[in-house]
Amino acid sequence: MNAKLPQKNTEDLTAHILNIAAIHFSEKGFSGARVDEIAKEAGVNKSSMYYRVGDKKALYHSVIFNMITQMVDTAATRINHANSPADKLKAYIHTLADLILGQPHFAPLMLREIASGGTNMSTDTLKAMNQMKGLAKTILEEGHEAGIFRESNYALVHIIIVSTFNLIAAGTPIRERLSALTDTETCLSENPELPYEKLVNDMTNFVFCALKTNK
Amino acid sequence: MNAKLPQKNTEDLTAHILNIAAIHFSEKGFSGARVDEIAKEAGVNKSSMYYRVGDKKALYHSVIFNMITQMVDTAATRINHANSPADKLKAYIHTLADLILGQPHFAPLMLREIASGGTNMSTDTLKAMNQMKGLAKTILEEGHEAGIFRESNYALVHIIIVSTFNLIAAGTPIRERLSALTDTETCLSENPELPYEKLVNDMTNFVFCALKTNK
Amino acid sequence: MNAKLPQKNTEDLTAHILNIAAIHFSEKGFSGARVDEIAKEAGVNKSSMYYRVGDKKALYHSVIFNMITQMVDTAATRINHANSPADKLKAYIHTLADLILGQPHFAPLMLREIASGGTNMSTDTLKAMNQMKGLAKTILEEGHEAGIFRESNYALVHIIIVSTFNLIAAGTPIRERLSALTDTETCLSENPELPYEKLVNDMTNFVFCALKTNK
Amino acid sequence: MNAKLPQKNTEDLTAHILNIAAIHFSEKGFSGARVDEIAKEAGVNKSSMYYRVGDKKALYHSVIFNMITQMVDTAATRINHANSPADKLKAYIHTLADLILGQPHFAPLMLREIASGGTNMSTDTLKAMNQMKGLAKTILEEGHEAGIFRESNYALVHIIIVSTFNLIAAGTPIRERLSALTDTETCLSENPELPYEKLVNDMTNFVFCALKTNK
DNA sequence: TATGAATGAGATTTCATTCAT
DNA sequence: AATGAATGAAATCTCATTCAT
Repeated sequence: MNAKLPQKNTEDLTAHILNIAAIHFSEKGFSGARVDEIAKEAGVNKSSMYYRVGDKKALYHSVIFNMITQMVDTAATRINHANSPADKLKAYIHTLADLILGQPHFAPLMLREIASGGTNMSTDTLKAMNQMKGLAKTILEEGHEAGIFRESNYALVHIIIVSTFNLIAAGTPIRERLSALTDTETCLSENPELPYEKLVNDMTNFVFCALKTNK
Repeated sequence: MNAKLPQKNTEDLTAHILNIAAIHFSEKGFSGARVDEIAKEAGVNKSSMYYRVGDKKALYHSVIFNMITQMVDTAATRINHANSPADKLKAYIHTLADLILGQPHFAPLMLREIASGGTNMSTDTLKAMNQMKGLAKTILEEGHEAGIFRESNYALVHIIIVSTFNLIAAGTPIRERLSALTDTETCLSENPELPYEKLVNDMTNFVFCALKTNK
Repeated sequence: MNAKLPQKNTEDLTAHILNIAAIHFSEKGFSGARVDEIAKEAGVNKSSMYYRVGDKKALYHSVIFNMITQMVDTAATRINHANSPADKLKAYIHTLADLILGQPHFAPLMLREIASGGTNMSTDTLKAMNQMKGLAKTILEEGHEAGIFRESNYALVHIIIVSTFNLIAAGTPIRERLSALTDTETCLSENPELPYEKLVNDMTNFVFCALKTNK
Repeated sequence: MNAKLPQKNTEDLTAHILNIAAIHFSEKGFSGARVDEIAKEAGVNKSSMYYRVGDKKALYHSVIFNMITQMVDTAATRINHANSPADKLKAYIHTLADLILGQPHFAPLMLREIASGGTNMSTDTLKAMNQMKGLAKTILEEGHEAGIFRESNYALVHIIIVSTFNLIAAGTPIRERLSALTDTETCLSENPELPYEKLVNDMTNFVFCALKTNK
């Protein structure tokens, strides 16, 4: 029943542990997660886990740090491949959608961490998070200078995008419970076959409509 | 040193306990909150608390239920006082802003609850939550029929508004840490004197721009 | 097998726990003692022990504090009942002998605590300890003024008496092992029937000889 | 950052480890000391330490044994260089003072070991310890026969000297804390410049006064 | 010999809940 | 209704020792 554990080299095993830990912290929060269970499911002796990653707090820190830095790195890379401000904004939205909606335990982890005031984020992690906002600022300012976007509160736009994807991602189980309760569709896209693409398109469309200049 | 506790009637004391509990659950989550601490800070004997509100889960349920139903009730009332779809949408946005940004522990509680998949929400609570989305649907559909709003994914618009205000509200401590770290302003509004009004205006503006018809 | 535990009132039970704890700390030191074992032998649930006295450190602090203050109180009372400096010095020596030799776990506790630099002594405890030295000072100075004792380093005299009784008391098991090994007597008194009285007499005699004026 | 470790030959490295271990056992006792820390501070791999000196108990045994035998050897040698019983007693006292007061971790180790009933002393170590008492016996008996010393309980005299120096040595941190608390001098010698010499002189004087014959 | 990694057994502490009055 | 005391079950963490190379 244990997830297959790679024993080849040290880094792989540690990464494996962190992945399992991410799932547990995501599902139950820091206090709700159990060190015992994480170790068991990772197929690792509990003491070995302490040997490798330290105590519960250290485990959590590592999970959060990895998550944020991976996200920022991926986003920056993908945005840099786009040329026009419009394409960059699209890349920005699509990348966030991919990362947040594509990794099921990302959003809960993030929401919980924000809910506790970032208590467990190191300064480094915080700065990395802030780089995402920096990316949004650059894109919107360039677009404004090019006459494509109207002037806007870039921080607000950033939060709108990030928060929406996070709540959609984390909200899946709640929506499922709701749709089981009611006759009317409660889903975000009317076509259950293509929820993801339609959703991202709707979101992109919404943002572009809001930002386009009045000509 | 305890918050003054009203002992006159039973309801007041129970409400007092629930308020204290809300703060603790908001700050530390369900597993992180401590029954001992809640009782102590509420100035109530722990056993008495069990006698009144039941165990930890019951306490949490009550907190969540009260919060959601209060929100829905307030929102419905205020929206019904508006006449045109545009005014109703404004009322919708402003009410959510008031409720979410005005009650400091609302947003963390909500985010945590969503993060854990609504595990602790009763069906009643869920249905109440869903009524908020129903309000949005009605407003947007009426506006569309009246030719004021373009056709839109109402569930998405609802989530955009709710999630944004929640993340802004819960994100305050993180933004404060960030602004202590960096020179450049990281706040959502550039004028620190009027953060709230400007923010809600920007948000309202953003949504209306996104929804207005192309004429 | 458990020591009879008085359940009458709260203070008695706490005192009972502290007595058992004193034995364990005395025999095995702070790190060597086991909270489990103390609770078990005291016939008390481990959690109850935490409820009453706090964690291991708090337990230890209480033990040490009680021990020292009891000793100082008893000694002061008994010395005050004597009149002449000579009688007071005798009372001083006999009281210390009674307390240190009469309570088997006193000396090991004291020696370990001194060995670790008084790390676990509160300022109050330290001051209480110092009062014992103050008693010695007063006695020797009065005796010197009365022409009975020669001038002396009172702090040294104090340490000589205290340390000797402590090492004798704590050294019992070692002497027993030695006497089992060798033919020659290794005991402190040659008459095994009266070890205690002879010992205290010898000690008193030794000190008085050392202090008497050269006439 | 580690203490320089001599890797030239095996004996040096083992001695180095034992020195570090002595400090740790002295400061924290057997149970309080940590094998990990000893190895780390000695700059030696933990497994290597096991290979060289065995487990924690073996480590401790070696430390204690070395310490006792060194003390006895040194004392015996120095006493044998003196001629008259008076000089021998002086040599006895001065040697013990040198050894006990001169090696900061000697006294705590010894006190702890006595406190735990010599549990960790091998028979060899015990016998070595006992030789010290034998030296005292010889000196005092010779002096008595020569009419210089009055008849005395030699074992008591031995313990007085040994215990006093040990408590003075181990008590330094406590006296420092006390002197920081009080205005009045709490030191053993009134002149802080010469604490050691005055102390040993006072002690020697005290013992000689106590032992001298009444003529 | 030397070493990084691993681990079992056990230690301390926590905490929601219940008991007895 | 109210409360101080009690507690079982479990959670986190530690540490001497050994394994594998």
